[in-house]
Amino acid sequence: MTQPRRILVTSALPYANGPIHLGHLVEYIQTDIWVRFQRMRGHECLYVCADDAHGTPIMLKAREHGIAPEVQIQRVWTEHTADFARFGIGFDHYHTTHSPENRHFAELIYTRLRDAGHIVRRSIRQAFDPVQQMFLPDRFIKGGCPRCGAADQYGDSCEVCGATYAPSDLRNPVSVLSGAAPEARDSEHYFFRLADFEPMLREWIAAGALQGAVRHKLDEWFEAGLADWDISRDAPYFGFEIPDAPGKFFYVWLDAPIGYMASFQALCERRENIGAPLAFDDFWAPGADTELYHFIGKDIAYFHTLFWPAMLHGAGFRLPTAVFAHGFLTVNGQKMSKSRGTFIRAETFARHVAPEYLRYYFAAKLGPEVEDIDLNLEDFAARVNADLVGKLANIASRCAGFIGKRFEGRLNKVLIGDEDPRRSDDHIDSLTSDLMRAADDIATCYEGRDYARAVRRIMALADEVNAFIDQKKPWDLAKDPAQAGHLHLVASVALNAFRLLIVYLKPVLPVMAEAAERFLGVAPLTWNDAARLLPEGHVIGAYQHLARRVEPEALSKLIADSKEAAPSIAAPEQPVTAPIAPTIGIDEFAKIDLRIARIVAAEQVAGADKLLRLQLDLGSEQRQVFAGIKSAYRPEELTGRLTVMVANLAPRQMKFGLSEGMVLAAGDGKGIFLLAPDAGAQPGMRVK
RNA sequence: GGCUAGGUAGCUCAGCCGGUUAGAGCGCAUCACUCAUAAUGAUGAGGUCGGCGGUUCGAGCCCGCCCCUAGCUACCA
Repeated sequence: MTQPRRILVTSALPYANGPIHLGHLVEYIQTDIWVRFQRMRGHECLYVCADDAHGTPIMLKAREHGIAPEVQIQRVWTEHTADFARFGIGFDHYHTTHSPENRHFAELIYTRLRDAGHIVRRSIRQAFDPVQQMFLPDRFIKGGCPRCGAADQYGDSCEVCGATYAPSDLRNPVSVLSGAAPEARDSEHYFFRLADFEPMLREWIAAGALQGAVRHKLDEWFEAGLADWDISRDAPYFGFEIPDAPGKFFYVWLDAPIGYMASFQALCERRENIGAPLAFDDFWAPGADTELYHFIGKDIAYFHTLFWPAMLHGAGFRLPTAVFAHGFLTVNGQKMSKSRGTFIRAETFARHVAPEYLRYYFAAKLGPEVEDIDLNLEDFAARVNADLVGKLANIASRCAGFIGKRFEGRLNKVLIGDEDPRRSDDHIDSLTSDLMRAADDIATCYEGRDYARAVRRIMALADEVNAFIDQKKPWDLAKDPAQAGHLHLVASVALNAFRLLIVYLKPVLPVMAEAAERFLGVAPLTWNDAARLLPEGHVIGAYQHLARRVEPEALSKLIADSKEAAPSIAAPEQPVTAPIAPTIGIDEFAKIDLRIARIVAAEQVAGADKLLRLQLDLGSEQRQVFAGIKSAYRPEELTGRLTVMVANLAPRQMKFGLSEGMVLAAGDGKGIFLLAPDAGAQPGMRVK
C-alpha cells in the first residue's frame, strides 16, 4: 500500500433544537461510509462533528420550556449522540459549539480578521419587538403577503404565491413572539467583508475543490457580487459575545463551522490524555499536507464555499481540500411531511427497522453529484429484502450447511488461475478472480463517493455467485459420495466469494460485516483482505441469520408512529431524559474500575422479588452479584453473554448473600437494558 | 421572476465523447430447482427516453421554447 493519508472529515453540525431525522442521516451515513472506507484502506481518517447550539430559535425554545438554553442543548446533545450511535455513525469526537474551545477559536478568528481590516461596522434598520425587547429574525414576523394578500405569512416569503420580500413589506406585521406590531429600530452591526477574498476564492475553486453544480452556483454568486456578511446579533442572544463589543454577539453561522475546529481541538486534548497525541496544526495550519473535507447539504453551500474558506484564509488557517455537497431527501417522492407520517425521526426508524438497512438503501442511491434522493418505502423493503436477504446473506446460508455438516466446518483450498491447473476449473477460476479483481473498481467508486455504483457492482457480483451455485448444484454433489471433494471445493469457493462481498460492503454495513466476520471466524476485515482467500482448513462457525426481512407491517407502524410523534416535536411537555449530573474530572472517573464480565450462571433467588443471582467471570476471578433485573430478563437468556460490571464496588451483604459488585444497565423506570460490549471484548478487560 | 439540478419500463435507477434492435435490479408471467430465512437460476412480456420544435447522415444525449419536481436567490438556521 502507498503512504497512508492523513484525513480529517466533518459532517455539517445539526441544529440543537430538534431531533435527528432521516433527512439529516443522509449526510451522516454518506460521510460515515466514506470514513469507514478510508480507515479500511489503512489511512488515518478522523471524523468530527458537533451540535450547533447557538441562535435565537434555541434561546426561544429554552424559554418556552422554562429552562436555561444550556440545559436545553445538553438534552438535545444527549439525544443526538444516541441517535448517531444507533445508526453506526463513528465520530472520533462529537462536540458542541457552546464550548470553551469554540469560544477560543471564534474569538481568535474574529480578532485576526478585524486586525487585518476585514470587519466593518455600520448601522442597519431592523424589526424590533417592543414587548420582548429584542430584534426579530424574519421568520419571527408574520403578516399579510404584499403581493397576493394571503394572511399569516412569514417575513421572508409567501407560502401561497411564492413571493419573496422584506419583512417591512408585510401588511399588518406582528411579532410571532408577542403579537405586538414590530417597530423599526437602528442598531450597529458588524460585517465581514467577503469581497476582500474574491480572488483567493476563485483560485481555490479553480483548484477543483468543488463539484460541478456547486461551481456553477458560485459563478452565479460571484456575478451577483459578494456582499458583506452580517456577523453580529444584538442581545438577548444565545451565543458568544463579541470581544470588543458589549451587547453584540457572534451570529450563530459565524461560530457554527468553527465548531469543526473546536471539536477537533477537543479530540486532540482527549488523545493527549490517552497518550496518542494529535497535533492541531497538522490539520489546520496553512500548507498542511493533510487533507480536510467537509460533507454538507446543498442548502448550506454558500456558507461552506464562500464564508468559511474566506474566514479560514483571512485568519491564517488552511483551506479545505474539498467540500462535498449532497442533495435532499424526499420520502415517497415528496417532501417529508409530519401529517403524512413521512417526517421520520432517527429514533422512530431504529425502533421499527434495522438502521443498517437505511445505510444500505442510502448507499444504493447516493452518487457523487448534488442530487436529491428519494426514500420510497415500498422500494426500500423490496430492495433490502432482495439484495441483503435474498442474495447476499443467502449465499452464506445456502453453503454453510455443507461445510459444517460434512467437513467439520473446514474449508477446502481454493486456487485460482495457474496456481493449480489440475484442480481449478473455469467456473471457479472466473468467479473467484472476477470477485478479487473488482476490488480496485469498487474502491474507486467509494473514494469518489459513488456508492450507488459500488453497490450495483457488488450486487452484480452477488448475482454471479448465486448463479455459480445453481450451476454447480452442490445439493446434487452431496448425494454422490465420490463427489465429496468437488462439493467441498464448490462450497468453499462460494464462501470465499461471500467473504469478498462482505469486505466490499463493510463500509456500508459495519454491523452485518461484524456478524459475518464472527461466522467466518476471521479478524476484522480490511480492504487488503480482498487480495487473498481463506486458507485450506480454515474453520468457519455455525451460520446464524445475518439479515432479517423487512416486514410491511414494520413500515406501516413506522409511519403510524411518525404521525403520532409529529405534534410532540414542538410540544414542551415531551418527556426528556434526566438532566446530566454535575461535571467530574477524569481522575474521579478513573476511580471506577469497570470490567467486561461474562455471565457464566444466572439464577432465580428464592424469596426475592426483583433480584437475580449472577455468577460473573472476570477472567482472573469469579464474582457473585445480585442484580435487580428480574423483571426484564430470564436467567437462561443471560447465561453466556458479556456485560459490564463495576469491579471495585465495595461488597455488600444482602438478605440473600454477599454481592460483590454490580452490573450496568440503562433504564428509565419503564424498562431495564443491560449493557453489552461489541464483539471482541474479553472478560476482565478494563472499560474506560 | 432569475439561477442550479432532476424528469428514461409498474417501482428504484444505469446509459462513456451524439453512432446499430435503449439497459440493470425489483415487480409481473412461464419453466427449472429444493442447498438456503418462499431464499435461487433460466426464459419472456413491458419504454413515444416529460412535451413541442430545431441542428445533424444519425439525438435519451446538442440548441430553443414549454410543463412538472426539488433547491438556491433571506440579516431563517
